[in-house]
Amino acid sequence: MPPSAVWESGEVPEASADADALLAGLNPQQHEAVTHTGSPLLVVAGAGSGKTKVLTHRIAYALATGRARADQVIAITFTNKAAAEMRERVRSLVGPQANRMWVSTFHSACVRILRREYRDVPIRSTFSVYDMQDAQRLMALTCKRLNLDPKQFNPKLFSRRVSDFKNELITPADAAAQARTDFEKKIAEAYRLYNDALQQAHAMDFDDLIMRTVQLLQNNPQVARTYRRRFRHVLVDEYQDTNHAQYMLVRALVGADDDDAGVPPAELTVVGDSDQSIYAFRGATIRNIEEFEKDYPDAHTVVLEQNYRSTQNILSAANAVISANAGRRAKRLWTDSGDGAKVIGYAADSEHDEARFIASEIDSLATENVKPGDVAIFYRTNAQSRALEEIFIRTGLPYRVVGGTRFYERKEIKDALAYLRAIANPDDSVSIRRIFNTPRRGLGDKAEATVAAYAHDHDISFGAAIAAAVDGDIPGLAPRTMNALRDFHATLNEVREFATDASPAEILDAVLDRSGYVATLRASDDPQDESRVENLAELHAVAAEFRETQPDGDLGDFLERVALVADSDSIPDDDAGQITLMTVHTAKGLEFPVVFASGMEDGTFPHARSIDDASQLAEERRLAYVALTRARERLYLTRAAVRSAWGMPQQLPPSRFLAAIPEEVVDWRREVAGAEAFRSTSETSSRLSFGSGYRPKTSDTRRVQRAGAVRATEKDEETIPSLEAGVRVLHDSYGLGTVLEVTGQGWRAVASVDFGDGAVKKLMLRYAPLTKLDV
DNA sequence: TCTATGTCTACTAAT
DNA sequence: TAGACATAGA
Repeated sequence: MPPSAVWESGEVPEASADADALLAGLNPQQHEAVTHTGSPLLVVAGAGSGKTKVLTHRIAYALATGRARADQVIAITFTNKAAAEMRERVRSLVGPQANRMWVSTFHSACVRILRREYRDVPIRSTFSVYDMQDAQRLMALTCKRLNLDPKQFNPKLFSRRVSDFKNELITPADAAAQARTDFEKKIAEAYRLYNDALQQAHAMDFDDLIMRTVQLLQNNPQVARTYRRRFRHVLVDEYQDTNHAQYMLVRALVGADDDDAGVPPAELTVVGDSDQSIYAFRGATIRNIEEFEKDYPDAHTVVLEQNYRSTQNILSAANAVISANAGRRAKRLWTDSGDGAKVIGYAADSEHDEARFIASEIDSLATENVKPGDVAIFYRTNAQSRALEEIFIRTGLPYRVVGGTRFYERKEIKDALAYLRAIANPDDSVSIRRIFNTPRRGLGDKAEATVAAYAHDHDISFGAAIAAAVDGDIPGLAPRTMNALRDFHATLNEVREFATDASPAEILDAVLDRSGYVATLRASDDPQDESRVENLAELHAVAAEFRETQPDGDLGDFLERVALVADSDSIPDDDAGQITLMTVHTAKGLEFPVVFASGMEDGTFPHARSIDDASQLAEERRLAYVALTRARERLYLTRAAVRSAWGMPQQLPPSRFLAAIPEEVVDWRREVAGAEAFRSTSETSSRLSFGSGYRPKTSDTRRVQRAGAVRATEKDEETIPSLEAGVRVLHDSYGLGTVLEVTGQGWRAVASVDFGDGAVKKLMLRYAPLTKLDV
């Protein structure tokens, strides 16, 4: 807030008084970034260098100096959380006028534009947004229609390839034209049909949101001009994570490729750090930030290297890890806040041992006034959270997992949202087919296939085909099926009518009630269904809260909101008092006083699937860099010598990233795991310590993994009864029987047993409640 | 058509 | 290990 003194002069225009205050406390580079005007600006912002401060102050400064009006500003981020934080911080600088800016994610900005310009897209304004699961479901249906063998042509792979196409702005026609192999041709064909199906359902997948906005702006000059006139200041956060489609979207918004003299290019600011680019797998390309000066020839670049977050020891470790990446723009973080504590290392025997160490360490940190809310634990893959959760439950430490099985991916939530989408968009085939027989209403595979075939033959949506069926236009449906269809159809229509003047929460109640969804769950004796009801109550709370924050928000707005929420959006604010567990990807952009980077093994981090490829390995290294630079005061690096995946224990060598860190910044509590020390008496002992030049090679990793793969369930074998043909047995529910045949041995043994009345059962002896009768 | 049971396969990362 | 899918029997 500006000091009150500046108001007293009376002479000074209000704006410039504010402006000066905004520059106070900035370092020279930050000052330069905030005050630069005219040409496109690239801010290369190292981790913790005050990036958000620069962005928010730059916006506020432009407003304060009268160079911009709030409604001329669009600031784009990748997560809603980042957007919310930015809006909040700008608001604290400039007051309520901040509400007139667009501060949002790429995806929600696009939805907003598409819903507004739906006539030119063209699409229904209440179009549905499909998440990855929905998209894969639709692709699976498409592949089925093409009669593709799912083993040879994997729908998931197809879905991924289509996503890649869209991120590159490649249309189905382009894809068909450039297809060489049969496989590529099949993909191109599936892509075309998949897109047709989306269009018919009035739906878009995540990638469409960007691609179709770009197409909208490119193909409709008058629409493009509207937005260019409006957005005179375009700011993009995390620019290193943009893919080609997003890059083109920014260009289109700025007007960089437009000769239209009526609207000069907008003022563009991008902020990013190529060392933190970790989304190549979804099409992001570092090229965009590295070539910014070529893309925008008169661009100005500012580099922020002073770090205000971490201690020097932490930065030294992070710098050492990232410096192994070839061809990066030289950049070295530094701080003037002192060395701080050393990085602490620990080599555990297993993932359970690792979890134990982490828990006990957090426990003892409490004596130094470190609270659980100050601590975060990172891992490479979601599955790693389990061992940690187990120990926290056992020790009673409060924790919270961010991501993983996400709220909006739960079955019951997806079902409920499918109902809502079916209400809002009667042509949404994926959603309607999802709930067609949920809860069970006697509409099985056959009914679905008949309706779907009719829809296909008449080129109408699945929803329209249901209406046709109810009108008696589809022959060959049993009376019982017709009744079920009529009821289903009536349910949707009734709720649709109700929905015209009801809030999202009320509509949700109505549809869950009228469809019998909640009643079915309540009647179930599956204990899981109890928590499902609770989750639906939670969804209701979300809908009710939505109405509070957005009194005019209709069902479409609500669906838009929930379609685009991200994992990171649910991160608790500051001191929720819980330990935070999440993947490194989710951790980007956050910071914590104490950080545990766990699973530092070759094969886990870097991930086994990235180890053989130089560019993927480089991305893993950037990911490690992100992990390390989240820590403010204390950083722990832990690894497990043995880790189980799919119930199979594997031995894993230390991560190569550990070897890169200078010895003098690490304090090893335990450098060699117990099992390794034992092993090293019979093998070369120096191999397992790092700092001694050991770098695990891929072939080593593989061999060790194979050797460590041992089945873990053999103790059951002794309790399996030994049977042979002719033996009499007693089964808990089938009663008395005679063994006809036994196949397989021990653990895999299966017996065919005749229980009389011609009832021959095949029973897994491992599980069957079977007693051998003597005599 | 539904349900239970057994079998198969998958764990990168996520807007 | 677990969830997704196939199959058989009711």
